[in-house]
Amino acid sequence: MTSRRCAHTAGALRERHLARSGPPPELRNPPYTRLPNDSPKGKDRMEPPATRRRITIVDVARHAQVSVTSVSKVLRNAYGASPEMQEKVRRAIDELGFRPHAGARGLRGQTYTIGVMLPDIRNPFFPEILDGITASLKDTEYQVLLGPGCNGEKEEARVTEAMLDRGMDGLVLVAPVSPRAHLDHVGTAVPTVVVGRHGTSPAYDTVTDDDMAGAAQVVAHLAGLGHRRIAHIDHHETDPTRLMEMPNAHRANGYRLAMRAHGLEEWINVVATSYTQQGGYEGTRQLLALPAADRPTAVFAGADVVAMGVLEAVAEAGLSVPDDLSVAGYDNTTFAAFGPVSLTSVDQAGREMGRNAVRLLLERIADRGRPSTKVTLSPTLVPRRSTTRPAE
Amino acid sequence: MTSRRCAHTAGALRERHLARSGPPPELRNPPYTRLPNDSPKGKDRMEPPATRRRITIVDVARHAQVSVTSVSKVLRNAYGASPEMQEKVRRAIDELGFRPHAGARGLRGQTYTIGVMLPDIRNPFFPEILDGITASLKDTEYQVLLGPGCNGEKEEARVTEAMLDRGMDGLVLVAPVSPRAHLDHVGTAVPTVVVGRHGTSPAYDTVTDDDMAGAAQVVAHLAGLGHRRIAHIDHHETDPTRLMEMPNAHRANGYRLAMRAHGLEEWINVVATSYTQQGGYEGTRQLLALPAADRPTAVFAGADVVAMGVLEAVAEAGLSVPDDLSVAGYDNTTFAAFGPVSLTSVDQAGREMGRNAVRLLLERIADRGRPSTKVTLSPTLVPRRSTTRPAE
DNA sequence: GATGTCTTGAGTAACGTTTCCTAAAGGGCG
DNA sequence: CGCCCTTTAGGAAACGTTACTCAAGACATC
Repeated sequence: MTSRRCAHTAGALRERHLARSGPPPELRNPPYTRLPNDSPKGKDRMEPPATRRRITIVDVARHAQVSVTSVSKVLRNAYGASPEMQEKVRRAIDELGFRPHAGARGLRGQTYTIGVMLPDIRNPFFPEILDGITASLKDTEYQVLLGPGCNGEKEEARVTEAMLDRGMDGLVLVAPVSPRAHLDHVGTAVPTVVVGRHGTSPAYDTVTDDDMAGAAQVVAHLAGLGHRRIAHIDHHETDPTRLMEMPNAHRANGYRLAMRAHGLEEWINVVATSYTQQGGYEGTRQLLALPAADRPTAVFAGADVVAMGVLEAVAEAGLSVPDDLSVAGYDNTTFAAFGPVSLTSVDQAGREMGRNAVRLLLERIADRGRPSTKVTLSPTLVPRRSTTRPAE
Repeated sequence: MTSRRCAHTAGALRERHLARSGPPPELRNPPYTRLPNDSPKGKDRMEPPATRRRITIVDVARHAQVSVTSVSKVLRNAYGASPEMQEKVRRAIDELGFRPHAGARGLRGQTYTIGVMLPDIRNPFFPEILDGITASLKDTEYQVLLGPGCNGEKEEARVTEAMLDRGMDGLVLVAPVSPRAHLDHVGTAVPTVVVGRHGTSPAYDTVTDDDMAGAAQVVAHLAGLGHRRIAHIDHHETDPTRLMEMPNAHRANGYRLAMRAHGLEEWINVVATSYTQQGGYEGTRQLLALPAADRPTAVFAGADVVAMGVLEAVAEAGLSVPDDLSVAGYDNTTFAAFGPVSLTSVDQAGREMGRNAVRLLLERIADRGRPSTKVTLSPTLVPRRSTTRPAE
């Protein structure tokens, strides 16, 4: 809110500078001057370059001897340009090296920009989704731009607002934590697809994984191996909306339902920490501190990053995986596939999610009035060496 | 090149549609209609929302009963607005929920957008740099937007050009592989900082790590432990410019020099594969295939991702780290810090690199004429359990 | 042969903001 | 008290592109 006001001071300084007619800029920083060494290691300085004016659509029109309108039509592949016209204009574009200015285009039409918000770049699952998105957009005029990692509501709001301000044509929000009202606000302002969050809205389209089914597969796998005391590490959540919509809640529910379905309700044990390595570590410490009769023989971590923490805690306790404890994760990240780790996990088909998100987004950009849609994908269990029969 | 021409067809369709006056859009997709189920799992549809006009600076001016110019001045903290004026305008901005349109601003002044290009989102080192960048920009009006992962020259060119087209105020390019000419082109068009690539240019500023020093620290560490047969896994490179400028080349050189300095030149052994997990895996297979007398007792992988491949190959060969082979990486990623892995690595202080990049960028945005600068940071060795004395 | 319709091209007014310029107040100084 | 300078406010012209509107010619229809 307040940051909106405090514009960068460069502009103010320049204007004041002109008004007071102080020393011209070129005298303040003479070229080839070496400044005192204020960097940790060292500095080298070189002469500055010169910049030149950008080619515009007017230049192209003049060079091709046609009207500006015609150039614009060719640029947009719009109706009403004869083949000869197209040829002439394209030659002029190539000869001048013209590239349309996205900001100016956005003022009237589209910016040909798709904004993607990822909650955490460090989680190796999200690049999969991103790959699906970029691959689907590769042959279009659209360009993908990412928001920087956002951990909280405030950061998310800043990033989404910034994308709206920049006139993006469509947004893909991956696992957003913002309240529904904010998502609706965004979806109303611009075509939006929310990925990895359950719950639907008329304002945006949704792509999710069937998290309940994924959790059920993990429990079935572990129960099939003979485990009974199967614990689950969940992300702690109190907000009622997020409790309904966030994937972790669905995984925990799927775990509970599947445990009952396998007649293991008495062994249901959910530790709520957080979907981080630290959360997995702490959750496991709690589980290992239980009396032997209650201690789980298998842990289903809600995410692979959580499983990393589990493995760390297990190693620290002098135990080994899977002999002393079977461990399963969720997301099938490269970490899970890493040989020495070999973590049983659930593959969410991130690429497929990204592809679907783009498809829905382009559909909605083409027809903003169409009813909103939810696509649900099925996950697949990937068994690896971190799960085996229980010791007893 | 050709993709520049083939605009998305939506505009063309709409224009043709109007010209031919076919059925209006609302009849093509009647609301509440359920389409056939063509998604992998299932679909739900809901009614669409309505969108409303964006608040503009004109609305603010009218509401505050002042001129548009005055509002603009307040927005930019520019000279010539009295305190009362500022107060009036800010109240109007808050009451209306006005946010300036970045694209329109970019047409005359700045877009308040900084573009960051990361070569590979999956490499856990780059988020560190990004954190440094975003942290430094948190209290400014600037917003960071990332290009999606680019693996090659072509992708890089597409992303950088897209950022130029969008009128970004500054660019941070992390470890770009583009030829120098392209970097100069970009740097001439917009303030630019290149991170993690040696070699300087008058057109842009540079922030690098002292890779030679980092490699020397690794060799010194291993030699100090008693190792003599220390091998290095490098990224294969033939392009002469990149051979001079890319960090991997500097690390390899640092390795060679340090080996000589420790009187170990006869054991210099550089395997050139690639800076990927696969590259580390293949390189290690080659090294392990050597006759016992030549086989290294320690491997210095040029990056932590490479070390991941090394560990995988070692485990697959039935050997163990560090008893049979000491392994060191580079970048000090979270993977290296992960307890069960505990990889000796070199910390590049990514946050510090990001911070310096932003500082240089803002300096240059404020004064485009200032001479270009290079900042070099010193890396730190982080010894962990993956390196120990050699067996013999 | 007159009247539409379709096609192609061009002129012009937006879009939302900043920058340049000018005008009107205030205030110190001779 | 008149003059100049400083401060404050506003009008108008950019910025680069697209959407709307219109005109002229080709061609088919009655």
